[in-house]
This record gives sequence, C-alpha cells and structure tokens, in this order.
Amino acid sequence: MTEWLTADEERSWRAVRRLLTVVPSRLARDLNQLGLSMADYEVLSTLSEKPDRRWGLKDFAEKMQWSRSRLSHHAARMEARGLIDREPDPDDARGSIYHLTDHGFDVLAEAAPGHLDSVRRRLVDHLTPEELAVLERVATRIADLPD
Amino acid sequence: MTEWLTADEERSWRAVRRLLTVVPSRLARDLNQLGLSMADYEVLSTLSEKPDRRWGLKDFAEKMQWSRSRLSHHAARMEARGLIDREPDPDDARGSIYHLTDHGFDVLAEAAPGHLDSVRRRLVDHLTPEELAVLERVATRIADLPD
DNA sequence: CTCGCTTCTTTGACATGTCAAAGAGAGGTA
DNA sequence: TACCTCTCTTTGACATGTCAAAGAAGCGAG
Repeated sequence: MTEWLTADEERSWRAVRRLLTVVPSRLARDLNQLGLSMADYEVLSTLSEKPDRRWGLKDFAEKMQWSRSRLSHHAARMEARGLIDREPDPDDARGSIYHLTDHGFDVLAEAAPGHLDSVRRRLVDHLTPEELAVLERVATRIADLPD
Repeated sequence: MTEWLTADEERSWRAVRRLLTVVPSRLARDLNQLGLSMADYEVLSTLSEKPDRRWGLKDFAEKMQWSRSRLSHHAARMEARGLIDREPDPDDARGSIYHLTDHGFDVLAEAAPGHLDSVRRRLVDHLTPEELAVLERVATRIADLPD
C-alpha cells in the first residue's frame, strides 16, 4: 500500500488517463454522426464476422466481453430499430439466437468506412510504425493481465 | 474515405481498443470496492487540488472536461452523500460554488493509496521506463489533437 | 420418471450520462 | 431606468449500463 507514483510516472499516468477518455469520446462522437453508437457498431461488426451472421446470446456476450444482461438490453433496442432479429435456439429452448438483418448489414457497411477513417484521423495516422508496434505490445500485455 | 487499415494497423488497433475498455473498467472495479466511482474520485481529487477546496461550477466543469450539466447532476448526488457542499457565489448570483467537506476529504484520503496501488498493479508496474515514456509522448500527442 | 440444482435469457429497479429547456441574473444600450 | 440578449445553473426526459431476481428449461442422481 501507499505506493506513490514518481514524478515521471505521475506525468505519464495523467497523459494516459487523458488518452483513455478522449479517444473513445471522439470516436463515439464521429460515429454518432453516422447514426450509430459505439455499442451499436460493435454489435453489428461482431455479428457480421460470423459467416451466417448468427450468434447465440451467451457466446456472443462472451466474445464481446459484455454482460449477458447488457447485450440482451441492447439487442432489444437494436431489434426495435430493425438492425438485428432474435430467434429461439432450436437446440436449447432457453437460448436466443441473434441474427444480423440485411438492413443491419447495410447500415454497418455504410458506417464502416467513415469509422475507420475516424480511427485513422483520431489515432493511427499520428503514430509512427514503431510507436504503433510499441503500443500494440504494451496494450496486449496490459489487457492480458489477470482480471 | 474508404481508408482501410493494413493488417498491422488492424492488429494494433484491436489491441488498443481492448486497452481502452479494459483498463478503465478494472480501475473502476477496484475503486468501487473502496466505495467510490471513478467520477466521484475525479471530483474529489480535483477539488482537493485547490488550496481552499472550493471551485465554481463553470470553471470546475471546464477543468474536468465535463459538461456543466453532468457536473451539476453528479455534484447533487455527492452533496446528498455529504462529500461536498454548495454555496451561492457572492460575486455572481447565478453561480454556485462547490466545496469539499472534511468528510469528503477523509474519504478521498482513505481511497487514494488503494487507487494508486491499483494504477500500479493494473498498468504502471508492467511497463519499462522506456515504454512509459513512449506511451506518455504518444498519449499527449493524440490527446492534444484538435477536437 | 422426478426432484433438485444449475444455466440461460429476460426483466425491473436503479445509477449515471446526454441533450434541451426553464428560470434567474448579468451587462450593454437607448 | 427599461429592455434585449447572453450566460449560468438546474431540471426533466430519455438513453444506456449494472445488479439482482424471475421464469423457463436442461441435466444428473436416485
């Protein structure tokens, strides 16, 4: 306990903390202008990675690292917007299977280029390949720490 | 438009995205166990930096990069918990001045060591000084980009 | 087969953030 | 002074996330 930070660490931590808030908020703002929230985008793009565009809630939530409750709530809202649908799982009557609708796919396809552009403008384009490599290494190490 | 990411960039971006969600969520979880949310902690520590522990809403919100509405809502909740109080501004009858109570200060003092420890365990201790320096440089550059 | 325990999704209550509008006061100008 | 406009804080309606509980179904032991 009482492990204070050195002056260098303190400065770096402040900078990182700012990064942690500012980048997501900018990306979200850009994406909102395209009619989607970050959460919407993640759901759509994760679903679209499946060849059949289908995913059962449990595994889907696990893959996205979301709570099942959160996904259920969010999916209900997206279903109301016609972006996805929901079917009962034929193999397990407790389960629900989510499916990306054609409309959902179109919306994603329309938003994706703008979003990727935003990722570039807000982040990637301002880093050298070396910096990006360090960042990846560091990010992976940190994220892979035990919870 | 349609600026796709190279394979390297894509991999790095995935790693960074994971960092952007995982670190705040772990720090928040740790802090919650000490009875505070991240937002609570920011408010308390920002207020405590002022010698008189006092700050008018407008400037305070600006300093924290929060909307005034958000700060007003959050401050109302913290006031109900006795962590801060609110007084009318003597120089401008429209204004409110927030003040860190003794109780608020005690709560912060009690949570701070644990939180710093958490920052170490979750991040700082796993980076070399060089990596931390790169991270600071990169984070500053990105955060300082125009909004 | 049936009971008891587990697992799965959904739901409800609540916390927190956003956006827009309301209400009060400041400040400049005629 | 009277008035118009801008600024400041608060509030309300709503979106989104968390946690806990409800309800249905699976599964294994007897």
